[in-house]
Amino acid sequence: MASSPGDREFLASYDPRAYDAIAVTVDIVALTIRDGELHVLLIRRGQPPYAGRWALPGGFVRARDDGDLYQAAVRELAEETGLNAKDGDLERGHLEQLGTYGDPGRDPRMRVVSVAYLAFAPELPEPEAGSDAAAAEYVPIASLGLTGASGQPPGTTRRLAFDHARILSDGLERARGKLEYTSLATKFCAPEFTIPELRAVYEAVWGEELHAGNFHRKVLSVPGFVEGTGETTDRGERRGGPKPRLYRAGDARLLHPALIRPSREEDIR
Amino acid sequence: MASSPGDREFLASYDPRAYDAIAVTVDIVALTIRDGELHVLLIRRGQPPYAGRWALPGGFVRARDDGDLYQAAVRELAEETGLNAKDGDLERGHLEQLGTYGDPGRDPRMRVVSVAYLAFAPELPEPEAGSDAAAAEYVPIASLGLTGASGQPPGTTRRLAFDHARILSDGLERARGKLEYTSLATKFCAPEFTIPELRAVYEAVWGEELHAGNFHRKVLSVPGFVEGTGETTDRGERRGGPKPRLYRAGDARLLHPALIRPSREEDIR
DNA sequence: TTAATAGTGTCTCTAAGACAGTATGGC
DNA sequence: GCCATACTGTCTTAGAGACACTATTAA
Repeated sequence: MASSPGDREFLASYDPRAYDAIAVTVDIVALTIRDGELHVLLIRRGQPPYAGRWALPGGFVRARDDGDLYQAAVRELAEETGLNAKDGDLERGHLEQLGTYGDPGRDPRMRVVSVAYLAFAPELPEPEAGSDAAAAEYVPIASLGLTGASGQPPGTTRRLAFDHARILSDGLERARGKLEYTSLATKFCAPEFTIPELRAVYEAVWGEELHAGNFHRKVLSVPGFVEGTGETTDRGERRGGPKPRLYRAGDARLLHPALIRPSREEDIR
Repeated sequence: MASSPGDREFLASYDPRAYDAIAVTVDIVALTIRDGELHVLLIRRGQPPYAGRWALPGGFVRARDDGDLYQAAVRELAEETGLNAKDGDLERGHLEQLGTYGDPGRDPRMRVVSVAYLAFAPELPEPEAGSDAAAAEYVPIASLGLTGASGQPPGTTRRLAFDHARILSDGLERARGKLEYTSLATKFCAPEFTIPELRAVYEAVWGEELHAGNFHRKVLSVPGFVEGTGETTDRGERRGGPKPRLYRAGDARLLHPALIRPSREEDIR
């Protein structure tokens, strides 16, 4: 890989080894729902810079790594969440590239370009501390006091390291949009789920209550979104009413028609 | 920037200078419409690898560059198209991050991570050859024989260098989707345009004919999409009919309701 | 005069949302 | 008993698409 034809011209015009290098990292915005609330996986940094602050899990990409960026993200996610990957693909959950962040100065040590990935994970056991022995936790989004979310009053807010607050914001906005026109909400659920459970996912991600009856009918009317199992369940903290029916994810990846969230302030501009 | 606190621990755990480096590039998918057809800006490579092949314009990001990745893309685009930037923002047209491509082996020389940007440009004069003296041209998308597009028969197809065919495909799909729910189609137009001209943009990007009457009414019914100037024009190669009215882009960035393209095969799955 | 085009009117059908109503369970 | 909840029915309204129609211009 280091001596193919054209190397001489290439290295004459640019050789990063001769200048200063750019580091490439992969960072993960891993979202899940616990107790009806949207959570994100964060680690507490043990080392400066930003020692003691919360940050997105991530790690450096090494030039000689076998895999591509997606696989680097899969590996990182698996390490922190126990979410298994088979043949480089997630068995449950969802992982997609979110965006790349490369502002100079975003890492005080050197120029770092970070490729962020967005993950949707079903409810999982507590994360284990990663190899760097830092604490890893699912943290409620509402406790982070991001702009647009109404959570803690400012001041009690946990500030994230680096530009991770912005990356997380972008991830949230992406997630909210994706629930509208894809079937990815089911990735937050167990393999079998009820319509009210699915509605709880939408309510947690969108941060607003939905009309139970209309939601129910709408989900069933979208072809391929869910398929019934014929079973019912009485699990969950139910406060009355009949046993809800169980469904599995259908084969549709895109929803048509889409489920549009009620409040889109962007409309009015 | 090279000796902040924490450097010692950081460099002990990872120093890209001590290993082999990753190069970061910015590549641009610059789309425009000429003669009613969608074109992409390509350069012809003068040097190996892929000498003589067409490729997306792009360039290396240097660690000590002042700007962020967006500004690197703006600079690259300005160099090749003459599209001016003021205060780091484009005066006309549109530029957004598309995605990042980092498969090992995508560049035979070394590990290169490429941040791709997607640009929508109004009709511009012929591009000048870049500083590397390679030819730069707007090439019709249809002549590239991409999967999904029905253009040239295979065999006469121009194959792009590196993984640029995939990047271009992703850019096209993004562009097609963006026209549905944003007002970005106006970025392909002159500052004043007619509804039929706007329709030609949609038809060129989506690759299908639209119903003129319904399109007209729909565009006017979306609040903030376009605003009338009160003028009419007789420019363009008209083949009959009254002089169309002139419009400017309105202040809406998102279209509500959206313009959905007729054929979305993804629906049926 | 013919043909193509800009722009509008109208009809049908789908779907979203508001609301009510029924059945089933927890307490 | 009460009440929350799972669903289902119905009404109104917005909007998409098909089609028809008029007015205006090029050739």
